[in-house]
Parts: sequence; structure tokens; C-alpha cells
Amino acid sequence: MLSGRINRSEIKCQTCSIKRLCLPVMLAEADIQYLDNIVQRKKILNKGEFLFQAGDDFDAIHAIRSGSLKTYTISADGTQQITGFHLPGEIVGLNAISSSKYLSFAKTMETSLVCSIPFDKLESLTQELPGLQKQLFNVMSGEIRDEQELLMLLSKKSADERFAAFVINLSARFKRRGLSGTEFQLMMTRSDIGNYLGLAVETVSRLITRLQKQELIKTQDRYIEILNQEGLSQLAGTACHT
Amino acid sequence: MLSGRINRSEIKCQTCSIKRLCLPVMLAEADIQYLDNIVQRKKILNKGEFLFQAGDDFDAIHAIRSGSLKTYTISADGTQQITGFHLPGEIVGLNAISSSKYLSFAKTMETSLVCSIPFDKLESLTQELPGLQKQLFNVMSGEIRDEQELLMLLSKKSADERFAAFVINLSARFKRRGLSGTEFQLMMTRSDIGNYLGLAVETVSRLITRLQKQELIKTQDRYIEILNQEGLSQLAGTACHT
DNA sequence: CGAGCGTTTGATCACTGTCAACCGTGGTGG
DNA sequence: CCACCACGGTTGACAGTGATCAAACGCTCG
Repeated sequence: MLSGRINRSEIKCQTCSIKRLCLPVMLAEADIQYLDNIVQRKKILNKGEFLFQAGDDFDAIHAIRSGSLKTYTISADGTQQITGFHLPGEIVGLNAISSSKYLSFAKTMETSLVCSIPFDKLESLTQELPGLQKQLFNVMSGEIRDEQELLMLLSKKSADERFAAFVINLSARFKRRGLSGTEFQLMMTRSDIGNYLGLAVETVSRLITRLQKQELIKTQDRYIEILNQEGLSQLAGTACHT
Repeated sequence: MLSGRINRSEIKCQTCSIKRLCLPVMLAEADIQYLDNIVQRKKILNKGEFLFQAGDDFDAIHAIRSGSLKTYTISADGTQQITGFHLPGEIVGLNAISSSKYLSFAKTMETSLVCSIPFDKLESLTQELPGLQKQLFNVMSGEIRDEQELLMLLSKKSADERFAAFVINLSARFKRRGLSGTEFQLMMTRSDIGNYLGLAVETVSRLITRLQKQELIKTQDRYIEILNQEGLSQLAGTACHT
């Protein structure tokens, strides 16, 4: 078992750099400690490792501390559908709360650090900390909202619009985390993007070259730079293809 | 779905015929009364009326007692996207919890009876009734899961598969409510179905006639009968379109 | 009775999926 | 050390699904 260079016992919610983005939001300092006390494992996962798999017993939800992961399901015929890409501060496993098993796979896209929060303990704690309950409701409500947005994306929009919206969305999330919103590294493959957006890999590839020719974005491998935020947003949101 | 003549003051969670499907699930009889006490309005809405609209102040989530509604959003360019059709026992408004305003429209598709639950009071009550909190978590988690399923539907499947899955899904939900799972009335227009599934109206219409020729279903206007559950499920889930 | 809406059917077209080939990179084993 | 392969990515040719445009029907409602 590799312990990494990080002294895991040092990691505390109280001093975590992303606590503003995570469950502790709006919790009083004193209350954060209660939360920290129940966070069981703060573990390092190498690229490609699973945080959980469909069928595993559900026991905890997980906050991403660093790195990124993708969640996906596999349907009866074996096809895989990516349901989300997750960045630091985001919580995964929420869709398993109402069942005893995880329903999806969560796999890291790069080396990641994850904080796991046993759900039974979290549930008890929310009984004592109304602010924590509120935050948990907020997170879940937000997840529902995000998915409805994605849903809208998939059902209505053309390939260009989908991809533009995808990039805009990522950009906003990076920005929120204090990173650049105009240039960043994609952590997923073209294939993953295609799977997520309901497009063929080839289509994604062609889209990228096209948007590049239109000087909306600039890319090199996984690196992407948004050259024309305005134009891209317009493409993502409003394009009325008459 | 006829609601008949109802004395609204008589409606109580304790005696509600669908309490098993609604928030009171798993609550002790005594506790249900607490819930009932905070349910503010039990109002009748005529077909086409709004329960809430995007931009309205969020103050409550709503349980459908009878009838049905659709929720939808309107994007910048004015296009409308239906995000869900909702049956008795289902809760709407959950996606607004994390914001102060509703983000979507909720419109009845037929005369409906709705129980509104002020969210601040519900939040307080969940602090006292762990079972209620659990149930609310379950409902929200389930909503996330359902949407991921729909997401999968929209991103991966062909028109036939989408429609088949849609019918199967409706069938299961009717069945769960003690109604026939093999024949029922659709409460939405073809146009609504198309919007929801990301298909043109014409495509939906053609699908229906095709599936009818294949003797998988039988329809007349809004009435639909599933003739071959097996075949339809197979089409919905597993069809590998080589 | 006319207008509007929901539905169905037909004809056409384009977007995007599929198949195929190719390149570059990184990992593996002889 | 190099040959080989697997994998991610790009590009081209082609075909099919499903959108769009158009028209017609029945129904409800003012």
C-alpha cells in the first residue's frame, strides 16, 4: 500500500483548500470539525482505479479533494454511458442513497485524492447540524438541476451546440475553483467526451477541428483554450437552427 | 384520473390513498400527522394551469395527489424542454431547493390535486423526524437516478429505443400505482413526447404506427395498449443497432 | 362556420454515425 | 535495443436515421 508523499492525517476539512466548494460550505468552524471526525478514509487513487463499482455495497458518499473522476453506468447490452465528470469539491455517490448498492462506476481519470463520508454517520450528523443538512439538500438539488441541464443539452441540441455547451460548462467549473476559465487541460479522452455527449468519437474530433478553424477555440492534444467566449456561449445556448 | 368531488379539508396524509408512494413512506402513523400539519395547500388545478413558473419564489415542494403534470424549462432562445412527466405520489420542485427561485415551469396536463409542503417547515421537521429526512434523501437520490437513466436514453439510443423505453417506464409507474401496466391513457400530446425524447412530432407519430404494425403496441388516440411486453422491453433495453 | 390545434403521412435532405485508413506515442517482450 | 502492438486521435467516404417542409384530416371551441 503506497502512502504517497502526503501525510494523510494532516488532511482536515478545517484546513482543506476547497472547503468552500465542498460539504463544509456555510458550516461554522466548530461544526466543520464534527464533519471532519466522521470522514473515514482520505485515500489516494491512481489513474484508472475505481472508487466504487456498480454492485458494491453503498456505504458512503465521496468528496473529491484533488484530481478528477468519471462516473458511468453499463446497460444490459454492455454499452457504457458516462453520466458525469467530477472535479474537486464535487460529491459522487448521491444516486445510490436510496438503494443499498452503488448503481454506477466511479473511475479516476488521473491520480486523485478522495474523502469518503460514511452515509449513516452523515445522516446522524445532519440531525444535529441543520446547516449540514441544508448543504446536503443543496448539493443534491444542484445535482438534479445539473442533470436536467445536461438532459436539455442532449435532447435538443446539435453536435456543435453540445460540444460548445460542454466546454463552457467545464470552463465555469474550473473558474469556480480558482483556475483559469479560458485555458485548461481536458482530463478525459475524446472518446469519453463523445460518450458523454452522445456523439461518435469521430464527430467530436471533427467538431474540434471545425471550432478551431472558426477561431472559437485553440487546442493541442488535451489542452484547450477558449479564444472567443462570447461566440462559444452563443453557439452553446442560443443557436436557433432555422 | 377523475378526481370527483372532493372536500379538501378531508384530505389528510394519514388517510391518503397514495401515502405509500409519497413522502410518508416508512413514517410511523403518529409522525405522519406532523407532516400533515405542515402541508399548507391542497389545491385543485385545472388542466393547463401552472403549479409554479420559472422565476417564482421558491417556498415549497409539491406532492401530486391526483392528475399529472409536466415540468419544463425554457432556454435563452425560447425553446422549451420538458424535463419530466409526473404522476401521483411524485414530488416536484426538488431542483429549486438550492436556489431561491423556481427554475422550471410546472403545468398540469389534466385537472390535478396537489399538496404543497413549505420547504422551511419541512426542513425543520426533518430535524425532528429522522425517518422523514431519510425519505427525502431517498426521493432526491431517486430523482438523480431517474434522470441519469433518461440521460442515457437520450444520449445513446435510437428513436425506436427511446420511445419503447418511454412506454415501458410509464407502464411501470402506472403499475406501481395499482393501475394497469399494459393499457393506459397517455396524458400528454405527441408533441410533448417528442419534446421530452428529443424527437420531432412526426417521428413520434411514425414510430407509433410502426410499432403498431409490428404488433408491439396498439393505440387509439391517447389510449395505448402494450401487446408484447417482452418485445418492447427488448427493443428498449438491449437492441444492438448493428 | 371558420380557426386553431393535434395528428398522420409523404417527400426530401442533411447531419452525424459507421467503416476504413493512417499517424504518433508509450508500453512490452523477444 | 528494436519490433510490435495497443490506444488515442484525425481525416475521408459513404449511408442511414431522423429533421424539415408540406399537405390533409378530424376535432373542439368561440
